[in-house]
Order: sequence, then structure tokens, then C-alpha cells
Amino acid sequence: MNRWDYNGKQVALVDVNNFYVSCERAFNPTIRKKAVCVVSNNDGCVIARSAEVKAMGIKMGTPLFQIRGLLASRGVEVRSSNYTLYHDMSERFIDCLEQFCPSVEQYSIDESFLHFEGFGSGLDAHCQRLIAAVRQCTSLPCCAGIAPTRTLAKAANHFAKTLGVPGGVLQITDEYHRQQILQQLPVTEVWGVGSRLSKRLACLGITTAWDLSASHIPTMRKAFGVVMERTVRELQGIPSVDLAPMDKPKDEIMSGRTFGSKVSSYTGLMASLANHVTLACEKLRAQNGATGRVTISIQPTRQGDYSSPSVSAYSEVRPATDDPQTILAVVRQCLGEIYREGKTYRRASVMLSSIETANKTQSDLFGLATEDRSGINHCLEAINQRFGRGAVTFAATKLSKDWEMKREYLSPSYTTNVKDLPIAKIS
DNA sequence: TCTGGGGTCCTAGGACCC
DNA sequence: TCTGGGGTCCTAGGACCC
Repeated sequence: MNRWDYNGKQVALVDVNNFYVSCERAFNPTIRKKAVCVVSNNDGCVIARSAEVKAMGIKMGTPLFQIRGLLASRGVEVRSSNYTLYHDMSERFIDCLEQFCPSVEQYSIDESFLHFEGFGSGLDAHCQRLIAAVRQCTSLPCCAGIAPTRTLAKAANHFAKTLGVPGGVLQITDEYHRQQILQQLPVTEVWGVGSRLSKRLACLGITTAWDLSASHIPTMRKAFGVVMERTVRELQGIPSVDLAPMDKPKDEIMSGRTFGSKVSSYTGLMASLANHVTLACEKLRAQNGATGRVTISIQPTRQGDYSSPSVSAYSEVRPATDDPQTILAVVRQCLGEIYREGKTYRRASVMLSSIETANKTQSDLFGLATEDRSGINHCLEAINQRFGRGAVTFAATKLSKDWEMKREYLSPSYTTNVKDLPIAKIS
């Protein structure tokens, strides 16, 4: 038995190639052979690229306005991000994975860790069948990396994708193989090592994943902390990272967005914040929570190349509540504290924290019951669910339109809106 | 009132992820 | 002129307590 045989436990990282682009292509055959990129909210910057676009040297996060000309001259199809479509496709993807593995741990919208035990040498073939099934059921292309730890599985997946391995699966099977893989992987590509850490690592002569894996753990812990120690162990093949389960109730809930165009009026900011209160409260109620602390922040427009720091204000809410109207009143008061007339702003957000479970919130002193609006809140939610988000909103959200998103290149919601169902023509 | 050390709890901020 | 959003985990430092 070699050291890779952890009671036969293996983890596979399966992720969809260029997820957002692949979703756009799934329902639009005319762009399957074309270069495609997807841009962020407000059509701000590039957040997904097809292989052709990557080959043009266009980097992740490039502002759209800088490359409009280039994209047009190369015939690149641009799409605004369509999260309704992507979330629905993500659910279909995960449904498919669950047919092949009893223990699926969703990590992000397009990635999941699959835990297998006792598969032996048949795991590679099993994952190849899984990938073929995903392709058939959803038309999404994906790859898998298999190893004893999540960090190594990530590394294997990286090469499964970039080397175009047949079948789309790469498994690290022994010590020699691990060394080969890690020696070819720049340390920047290691899961958990970002740009800052990799710069500091370079000063110590650590430039590949293999260098990092061979580093002295106590030294690394002292210099970089426990997160780095765990990364090193994972690279060595010792499972050391645990993920918080996705269905765990959130400790804090945030809703924020950059405006479609600059906002300078109090009512404009309030309109945006009221919208975020509604969205945040939907999430809060979905996890049966109540918030005890509301924080708002507004960010002034950038000065030249530098982004201005955001300004924030918070207030405790006692007793904790899930009522948007109560929260809205708090938000209004906070905005009054930090709003400066004459300044222009680019972004606003609302954060709910100190979240408790709604049915065991402390009642306030003397048991003064706050007005019970749960009936009306459920009613509003039901209307919005049936007729679409925004069918009923607080008056404040309608006072100004400046904050609304710019989405010039939006594709239809093929899978979630009857009006947008694709039409098949038989000729 | 001063002296001190150690523990806990909270918050802000950094780094990272996709 | 135009540069995303939502989250996690960890650490340091301050306040408070005994």
C-alpha cells in the first residue's frame, strides 16, 4: 500500500469550463463556434472568456471600455451577465453530479468537490462517464482532477483543463506523479495562494507548487499563519482543509451594487439602499433569521486611478428583526449621518449582521411588542415570486432610476421565463 | 490607588476565492 | 466618461474582567 491509499479516499474537483460562456452557448448554437465573453454587472469588466478570447490575451477583469474596439474588430460576441440563467444551469449541473456520487460538496456556482471511497483504479473511468453525462444532459463541458486532498485535486484539475487530457480527467496516482504535477504548477495557481502571498513567497525562492510543498512547515506557519500551513499539508497529500457547508445559515448577509450611472442625490442613494434592503431581507427570511445590526456603506466615485474608500454607518436593532420597514427606517437614519451633499457616489450596500434565528430572538425590555408585519411581508414576497422581482417595492426604490444596472447585451432567461423559452423549428 | 498577567469577547481589516 | 458581488477565515488590537 502506498501513501496515496488513504483508505481508498479520493476527492475529485469537477468544474465547468468557462461556465458563463458555456451557459450562453448552451441555448444559442450560433455562438458555439465564435469567440464569446461575458461581462460583469453594469457591463463593467470581463468575467468569463471562451478559449478564443483567452488566446487573444484578454485578461480576466479587463474593463470593457478599454477593449470594445478590439472585441468588435475580432468579432467577439459580448454578453451581459445573466445570473438567472447561470443559477438555473448550475442546479442542473449539480443534479447530474449527484447521479454519480453520493457525497457532492458544492464549492461555487460551477465547481464541486466529489468525495469517493473504495473506488480503486476504476475512478478515472467513472469520472469520464460523469463528464459525458453532464455534456449530454446540460451541454456543459467540464473537467475533473482527482487526488487525496482538495488542494491537489484543484492542481490536477488545472492540468486536466489546460492540457486538454482525453476524457477530461486527470488523476494524481502516485508520489512521482505528484512531483511532476507540482513542479509544473506556478505557485500563484495554488488554491489559497493569491497575488500578494505569491510575491512574498517569491522572496523566499518559492515559485512552484513543488517548492511550497517541500517548504519547512513551522517556518511557513510562523511567517504566513495557519492557512498557509494547511495549504502546504494539502499539497503533501494530507487532508487539512474543511469547507463550511453551503446550507449553513449565513453569519452576515450583504447586498450591494455599483450604480448604472453616478448618483449624487439623497433620494437616489436611498432608492438603491431600499432595493438592497428588500433583497437582503429575502435572504434573511429564507434562512429564518433576524438581524440585530444593520450597516450601510456608500462609496464616492473614484478619483483618477484611485478608488475612494467607502464610508459606512451602522446601528444596532433591538429586538432583532426581519422586517424590511423597520430596517429601512434604520437605513434612512444611517444615511443621514454619512451623506454629503455635492459628492457623487458609485456604489451602495446594505449588510445585515448579528443574525439570530427568528423564533428565538430576545423580546425587548418590558415585552413591548413591535408591530407584527409578518403577514404583509409574506404577502409582498408571494406577489414578487409570482409576478417577478420588483412587482411590488417600497416607494423609496421608485424615486430614482440612476442606480439601476446597465445590461446592454443581456441574453434571454431561456430556462426560467416562459416568454423566453427557445423555439425549435423542424424543417 | 497601584502593580501585573492572562483570559475572553468583540471589531476592523487583510487576504483569498470564484 | 465608463473598472463586479458575495462570501469565508484568520489575525491583531482594544476593552473588560479577575
